Amino acid sequence: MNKKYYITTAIAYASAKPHIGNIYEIVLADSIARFKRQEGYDVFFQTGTDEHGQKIEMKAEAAGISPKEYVDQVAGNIKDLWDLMNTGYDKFIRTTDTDHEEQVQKIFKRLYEQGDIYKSSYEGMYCTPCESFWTESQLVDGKCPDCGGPVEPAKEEAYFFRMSKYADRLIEHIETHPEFIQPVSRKNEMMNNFLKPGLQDLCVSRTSFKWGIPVDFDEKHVVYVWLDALTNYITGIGYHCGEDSAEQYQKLWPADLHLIGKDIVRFHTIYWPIFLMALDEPLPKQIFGHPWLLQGSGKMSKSKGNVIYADDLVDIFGVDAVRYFLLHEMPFDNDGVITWELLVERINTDLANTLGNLVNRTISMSNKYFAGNVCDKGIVEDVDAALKEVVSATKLKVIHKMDELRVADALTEIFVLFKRCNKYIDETEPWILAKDEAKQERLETVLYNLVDSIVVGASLLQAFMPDSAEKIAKQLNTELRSWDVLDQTALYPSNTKVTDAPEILFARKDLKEVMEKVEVIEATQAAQKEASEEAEIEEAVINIEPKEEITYDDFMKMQFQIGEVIACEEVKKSKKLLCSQVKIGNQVKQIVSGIKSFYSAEEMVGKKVMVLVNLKPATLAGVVSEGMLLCAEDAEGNLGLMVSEKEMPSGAEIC
RNA sequence: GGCGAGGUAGCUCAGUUGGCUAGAGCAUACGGUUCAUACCCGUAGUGUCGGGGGUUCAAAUCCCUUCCUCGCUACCA
Repeated sequence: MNKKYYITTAIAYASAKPHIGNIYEIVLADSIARFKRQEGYDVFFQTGTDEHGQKIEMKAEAAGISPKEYVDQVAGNIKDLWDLMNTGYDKFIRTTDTDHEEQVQKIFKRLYEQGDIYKSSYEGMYCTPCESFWTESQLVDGKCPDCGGPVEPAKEEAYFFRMSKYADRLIEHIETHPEFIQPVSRKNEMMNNFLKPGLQDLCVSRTSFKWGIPVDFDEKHVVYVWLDALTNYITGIGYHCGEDSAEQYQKLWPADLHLIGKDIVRFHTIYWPIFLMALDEPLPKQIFGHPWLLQGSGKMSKSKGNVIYADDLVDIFGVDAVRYFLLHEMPFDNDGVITWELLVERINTDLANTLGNLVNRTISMSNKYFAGNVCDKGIVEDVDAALKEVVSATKLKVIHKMDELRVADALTEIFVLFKRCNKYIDETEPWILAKDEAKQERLETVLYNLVDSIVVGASLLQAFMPDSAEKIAKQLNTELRSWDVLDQTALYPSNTKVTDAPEILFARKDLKEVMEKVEVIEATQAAQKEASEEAEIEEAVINIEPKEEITYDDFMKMQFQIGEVIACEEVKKSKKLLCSQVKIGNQVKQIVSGIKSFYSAEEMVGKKVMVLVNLKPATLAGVVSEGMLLCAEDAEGNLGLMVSEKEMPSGAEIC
C-alpha cells in the first residue's frame, strides 16, 4: 500500500471574498498535493471554511439575512474560487457541518471532564473581529494588537484551557523536532515570545454572541473560534471523540503538513498541539507558515482599495499563468510582491517565450518538414547527450526542492529543462538540416529528441500547471508520463503524428493593453467601494458593551478639566507615544498618550483638550504620565481628541 | 525596550565548513539566427558584497562596533 500524505490549508474565514494573497495558499497546497500524488503517495488534501464568530453574525445582520444564509453564500464563493484555480482538494470542510459541530461539542466536554478546561470569568478588553480578549497591557495604542481595531471593555463568564499544564511537553517537542515549525524564524518567535515567558491559559468559550457551536452542557456559551476551527483537521477525516475514530482517521492522522499563513502560526504551533496532547492524539508532523503576497508598496487591503482578485487575474491571464506566477514569485521566507508589470513580464518571458514558443516551434517544424510525423531514426550526435543529461536529471532536482517545500525553485528547475531545449534547437539548426537531402534522418531524430524532452518537462510541470501540461501532451498526441520514468528519455512512441494546428499555449501580453483592462477593474472596484462606504455611513454607529452602572459619587471621584497643551514631544523609545506638557489652571502636568499615529507633536501644541486629572501617575516607556488625554475612537481605531465645543479657559472643570 | 531575520549587480535573489578573476534569473547593450508567439541562442558588462575596525597568508563568509529595513513581542492611563 502506498504511503499516505495528509495535507491541509487553513480554513478560510467566511466573512468576505478572498483576495489573491489568500489564493496563494490553496494553490501552493494544491501543487504540493498533486506533486505528492504524482510521486505515488496516497494523498488526502483538505481545505474549507471557518464559519462561526461574532464578525459573521454582525455581517449577516447588516445584510439582513441569517448567519447560516450568509456563510452559505460566502462559502459558495470561496469554493468557486478554489475551483476556478483548479485546485483538486479531496474534502471541503465547513465548520457548520453537523458532524464537525457534534465532535467539537464532544471534545469540549471531554476536555472539561478531564479538567483541562475549567470555568472562570474573564475581564478585559475585547476585540470583536478577532474574538479575542486582551489585557490592558496587551493593547497596542489602545487597540487590538492583532488587527489594530477598536476594543471594548467586557467581562464574561468563560471557560479556560489550562495551557500551562502542557507547555513543557510542547517546548520539548519543538526542540526535539526542528522541522515542526517552518520556516525556523517562526519557531524562534514562538519560543521567545510565548513559551519561554510562560504560557497563559486560553479562554475557550464566549457568551457575548450566539453564532458558534454551543457548549452543550452550558448553553450560555459557544465554543471559542480556535477550538472550533483548529479541530477541523481531525473532524474532517473522521475523528470520533471518546470512541473509535473512523478508519480514515486512523490512516491519515497525524497530518503531514499544515499549510498556513504566517499570521496564524501561533495558533497552529502552540494551541493546536496542546489541544491534541490533551486529547492524547499525535501532533502534526510539520507546520509551514508561508509568507504573504504583497501588492506594490504594502499589504493588500480593501480599505486601501488595492486588492487584486483572482478572478480578474484569471480573466486576463488564464488559470495556469496565475498559478505559475503565484508559485514562482513567492519566496520561501520573505514576502513576495505582485504587480501588474511583474505579472506581465514573468508570463511573457517564461510562459510565452520559453515554454509556449518552444512547443510551438517544435510542432511547426515537425509539420513543415515531416507532415507532423515524429520518428526516432536513431541518428545520434554528441549534442544529444548534453540535452538528455539535463532532461533526465531534472526529476531528481525537482524532488530535492519539493522536499524542502521550495516550490518556486522546483519550477525554476523545470524551466531550465525547457531552456535547454531551446538551446538544442540552436545547436542542431534544423532549418539547415532541412535543406540537405542527406540529413533528413538526422533532422527527424532531432525533432524526436525535442518532442520527447518536452513531454518529460510537461509531465514534471503537471503538479503546478495541470491544464497546460495536459494541453502540451495533447498537442504532441501523447500521454503525460508516469512518475517513475521521468528520469528516462526516448520513451515517446516513434512515428506519432503531432497536431497540425498548434494552439498558442500562452499568448504574449502587452503591458499597455493589460493596464487598460486594469483601469476598468480598478474603476469598478472604486465604484463598489464608494457604494459600500455609503452604506457604511448609514450604519456607522458603534455599540460597545455596557459597563456596570455607577453612582453619582463614583462619577464625582473623577476630575475632568480643560488642559492646554503647551509643549509636546515624541517619546523616543516608543513608536506610539507623545509626551505633552499640559497646562491645567496654574499647574502643568506631563501626560503621555498613545496618539502619535494620529497627531504630530507640533500640531498638539495649543490644543485645549479634555484631561482626566486625578488619575494615579504611571510610568510609560520610562516617562512619567500624570493624567490622561481623553479621546473618542472610531470603528477603525482612529482617535480624536475631545475638545470643548466653546472656547474655554485652561483649568475649566468638565462636569 | 526584548527576541529574531536581513542589508550582495538597475530589479529579485544564490553564495556550503573563510580560498582561485563574487554568481543566477529578469531588465539593458551588442552580435548570431529565422523553425517559432518580433521568438530563440551567444557575448558583454557594471557591483565600495550597508559603514567602520579587527583576526588571518586569505573574509561577502569569523569577531567587535555602527547605521538602516523587516517580522514577532512589550509598554502606550
